[in-house]
Amino acid sequence: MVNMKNIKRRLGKEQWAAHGLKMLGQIGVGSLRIDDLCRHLKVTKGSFYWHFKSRTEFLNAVLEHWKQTATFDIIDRIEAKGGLPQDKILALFDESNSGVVDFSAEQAIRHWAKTKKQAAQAVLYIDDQRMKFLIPQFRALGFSKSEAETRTRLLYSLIISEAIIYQKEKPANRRRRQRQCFDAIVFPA
Amino acid sequence: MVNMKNIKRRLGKEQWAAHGLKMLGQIGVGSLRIDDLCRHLKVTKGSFYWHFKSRTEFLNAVLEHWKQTATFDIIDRIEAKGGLPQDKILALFDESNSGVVDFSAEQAIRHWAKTKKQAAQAVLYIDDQRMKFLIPQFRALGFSKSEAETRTRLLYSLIISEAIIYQKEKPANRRRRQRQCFDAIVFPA
DNA sequence: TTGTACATACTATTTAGTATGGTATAACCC
DNA sequence: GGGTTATACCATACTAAATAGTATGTACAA
Repeated sequence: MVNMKNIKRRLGKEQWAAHGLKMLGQIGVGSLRIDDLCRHLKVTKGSFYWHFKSRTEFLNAVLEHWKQTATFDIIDRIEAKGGLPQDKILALFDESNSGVVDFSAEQAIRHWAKTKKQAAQAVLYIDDQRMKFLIPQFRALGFSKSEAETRTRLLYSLIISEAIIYQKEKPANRRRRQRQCFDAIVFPA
Repeated sequence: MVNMKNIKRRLGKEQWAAHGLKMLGQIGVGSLRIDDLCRHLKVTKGSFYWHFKSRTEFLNAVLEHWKQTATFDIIDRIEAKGGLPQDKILALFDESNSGVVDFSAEQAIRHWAKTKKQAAQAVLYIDDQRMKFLIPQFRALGFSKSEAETRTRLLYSLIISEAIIYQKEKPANRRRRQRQCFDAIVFPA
C-alpha cells in the first residue's frame, strides 16, 4: 500500500517562488528573510542556494511569478469562460476580491516598486494589461472611448482599493456595498 | 553677529518621527534601519536611544505622527478654509494627490498593518475619519444617505489608488483624467 | 550646575552567502 | 527486475558583515 501523502516532495523553483510571494504579502520585502522562508518550507539554506544564487535573484523570480499568476492567469480564465462584457467585468471584480489572488503580495510589490526598478516596471506593465482588458468591455457596453477609459479607471481604482482599505464590515454588508459601487460605475443612471 | 543657519539644531521626538515617516515611505518598515536613519539625520545611535528606548517604540511614534499629519491636519485646514461642499471634496482630493502629504508612507503603513496590530487599528480609524468627513459633504449636495456612502467610497477609492497606481502620464493629461473621474463621481449625469 | 541631546566604543544576535558532503530519484543498461 | 550512475535536491557547518541595543563619557544651553 503506497502512502502518497507521506512522500517527501522536493521543491522546484516555482514552488519556492510561490511561497516567496505568499510571504511577501505577509511581511513585505524588507522583512523577508531566507532563513524564515526555509523554516516555513521545512528545508535549509542548502536548498535555497541550490535554486537561486542570491536573495536578489530569488526576489526577481517571485516578481515574475506574481506577473503570471495575478494577471495573465486571471485574464486567461475569464476569456476562456466567455460571456457578456458586463459578465467579464464582474468576473474580474469578483476574482480580485475573492481571495483567490493574493492581493497582499501585490500591495507589497507596489510599495517595493518605490525602490526597485524591476518591480516598478512590472507594476506599470500589469496595470496597463489589466486596463487594456477592461476598456474594450466598457466600449462593448456602449460607452464612448473617453467614457470607457474613465469608467475603467474608476473600476480599477475600486478593485485596487477594496484590497487595500481595511474592512470591518460583515461579508454580507460588504458585498452589498461593493455591488452598489460596481453598479454606479458600470450602469450609471 | 549671530549666524542662525550654522547653529547645530538638536533634534526632538517629532523631528525623529517625521524623518522616520519619510524613510518608511521610501523603503518600508522591514528595511528601516536605525543606523541608516541616524546617518540620514547626521547623528549617531546615542541620540536615537536617548529619545526612544527601542525600535518598536520609535515606530509607534512614527505611526502617531502619521495619524496627525496625514489626516487631522488636512481636515483641519480644509474646514478652516470653508467653502461649498464640492469645494471641500475637491480640496481633499487635490491635497491628497499634490504631494503635500506623503502617500508612500501611508502605503507602507497599510501593508505594515498586515502584521502590526497597532498599525491596523490606526488605518481603520483613519479611513473612518476621512469618510466621516466626506459623507456629509455628499449629503449636502443632495445625495441620499445610501448614495452619499457609495459616492464617498468611490471617491475615497480613487484617492487611495491614485496614490498607489503608478503613473506614466504627463501631469496635464493626468489632471484631465483625474477631473473626469472626479466629475463622474461627484456630478453624475 | 543641572538636565537635555549626542558621540564613542562595545556586545550579542541575526543574517546573507559559501563550502562541502550527503541523499533521493529518474534514467539507463543489463 | 536488480544494479549502476548521473543529477537534482538538501543538510551541516562555517564566515563575514550588518544590526539592535547598552554603557559611559561629553558638549551645550538655560
